[in-house]
Amino acid sequence: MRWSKLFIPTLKETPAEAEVKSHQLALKAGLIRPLASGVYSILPLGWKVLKRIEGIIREEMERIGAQEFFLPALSTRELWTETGRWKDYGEDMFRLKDRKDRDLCLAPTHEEVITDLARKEIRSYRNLPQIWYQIQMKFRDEPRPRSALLRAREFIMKDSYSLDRDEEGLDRSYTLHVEAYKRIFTRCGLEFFTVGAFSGLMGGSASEEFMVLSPAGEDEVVLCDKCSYRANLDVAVGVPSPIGFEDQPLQEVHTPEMKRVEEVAGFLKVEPKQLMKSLLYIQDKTPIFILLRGDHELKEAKLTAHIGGNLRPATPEEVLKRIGAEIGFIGPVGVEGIHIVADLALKGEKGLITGANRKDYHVRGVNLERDLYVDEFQDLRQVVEGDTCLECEGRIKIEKAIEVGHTFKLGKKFSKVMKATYADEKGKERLIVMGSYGIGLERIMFATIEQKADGDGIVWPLSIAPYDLLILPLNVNHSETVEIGENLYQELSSHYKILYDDRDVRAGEKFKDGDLIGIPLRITIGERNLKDGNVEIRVRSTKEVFTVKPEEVREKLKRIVNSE
RNA sequence: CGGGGCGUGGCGCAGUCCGGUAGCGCACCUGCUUUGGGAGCAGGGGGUCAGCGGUUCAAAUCCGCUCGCCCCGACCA
Repeated sequence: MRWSKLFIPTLKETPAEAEVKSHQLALKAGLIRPLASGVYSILPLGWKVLKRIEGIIREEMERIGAQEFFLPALSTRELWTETGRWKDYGEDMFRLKDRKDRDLCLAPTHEEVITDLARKEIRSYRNLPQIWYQIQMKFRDEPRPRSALLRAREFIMKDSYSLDRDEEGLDRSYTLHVEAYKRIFTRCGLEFFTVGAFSGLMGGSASEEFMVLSPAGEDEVVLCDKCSYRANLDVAVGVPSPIGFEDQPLQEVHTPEMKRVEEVAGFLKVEPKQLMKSLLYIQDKTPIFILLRGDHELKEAKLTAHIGGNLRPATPEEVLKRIGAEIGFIGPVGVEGIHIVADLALKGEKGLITGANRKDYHVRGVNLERDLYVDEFQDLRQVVEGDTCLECEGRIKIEKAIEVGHTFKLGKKFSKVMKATYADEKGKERLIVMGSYGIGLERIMFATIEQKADGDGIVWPLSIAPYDLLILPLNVNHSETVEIGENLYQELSSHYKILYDDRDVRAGEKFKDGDLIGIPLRITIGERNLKDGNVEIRVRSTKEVFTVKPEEVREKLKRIVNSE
């Protein structure tokens, strides 16, 4: 295509609204434009990239036998009420009414729709297994959209659903997906890894996230610097730095107005890790006492995983009412009738300091075994940088990452509540066992920008670039330049997607724009090289330059592409 | 939902504290010169200063309300 005929609105200056690199470059390179918070128009160049990503995903899905559907974006209240998610999804769901005042939503995901199809159409074990997928828009009224397409309110997702007879079948479908996903992200040119994850609202057993390291990411992942241990911070485990204080008798100490761990530690001239944090949580009106080391933080996702949902911190009033002391001075010693859950790091520890359940007093010398009864020890703490790896001797690091894909074993969660069954060989009715697998297309695009871009702009890998080759005649008023440019354009167009920059603008502008939009290969035709009968080939990613005769271009390009 | 920042030609910003009728750079249009990394000179067009209300002789500027956008947190298949 000729650049002069295309709509590629590049920007010279960075819009103030964009902070992260991918967001800035997507705007500057003319890939997207904002319409509202979390809502973007995708312009032709951006759409070409997404379609190429989509093509790779489609090929890999078809390869594992998946079948593509086109499913409704509008969904009825009844369907979502069946699984309880009409309520559970809360404000994240876009809701609307039709002219008959019937409640509808814009689907944020499609488990319900798929399960409904399955229960209506799947009768026998002979119909299984199935893998059904779609590549469509999803709608979520995110509380906080950010970084343009990294977290938008409408976005394109490839989601697939596996339907199997039993857990073994699910294992097979799940493995097929994990392998397909690895091929997809590899073909897209991303450096990625998988981590164990939290299943959240989806329920189910196994869950893995496909992550791309990036400071723009919203997820935090834990990595061991020696072995291959990797996990989402929500579920990560590590070995904390050891403590081991001397056993002492219990003793109250006056700590006027000292509430926070740092305040108490500073006042008593001890390290924060000698303190024991006492938190009161409420689960469905029942209080639960949580104990952690003073230098550790509670990971609520872990607490939820161990003792169930509907958790919240108690209000100051509730604390006073249940414990009889103010926040900051509460402790487990002498407390009765409340379930106490302590973090594993506290097991067997002694000589600790915690609240005395009396205003302005703490107790020191607390011995977990001697002075209180802990109902259960669980891993509740958030892993911190510097912990020792559980698998080896390595040190734990925490990095930001973009989640580009997620796989879940749903099991029978949806088939059970929606009664999606099949008849087995003996005619017995059984529940379909399901899995759910998502990929965010815009996130692949943005993660690629984050991971590959340099100071001059975007660097697309050949597999997803909007064009493979940029032909750049520097001076379109120079007849020999134009002649050679047009010839190359003709000659190479059967092998490459070509962007031909026929604009009558200055050379500098063409170079800057070309680098910005990140076309992998460039042929520059300028009078300087033409004097010796040469043109120039440049590789965007490495900035390597090759000076060749026009008739050698084809062969040289082939060699460059093959070596990539 | 809590905290912070911002809203002035298409883009980036100054002007706001201390009220006096809107300016700079880029982009755009015309002409001439220029042509290998976002050119030079000359001329020109374009702004209800987010919106509504108030104070004042006078409001981009002061006061009140509303809306929008971004960032941090909470939250999130």
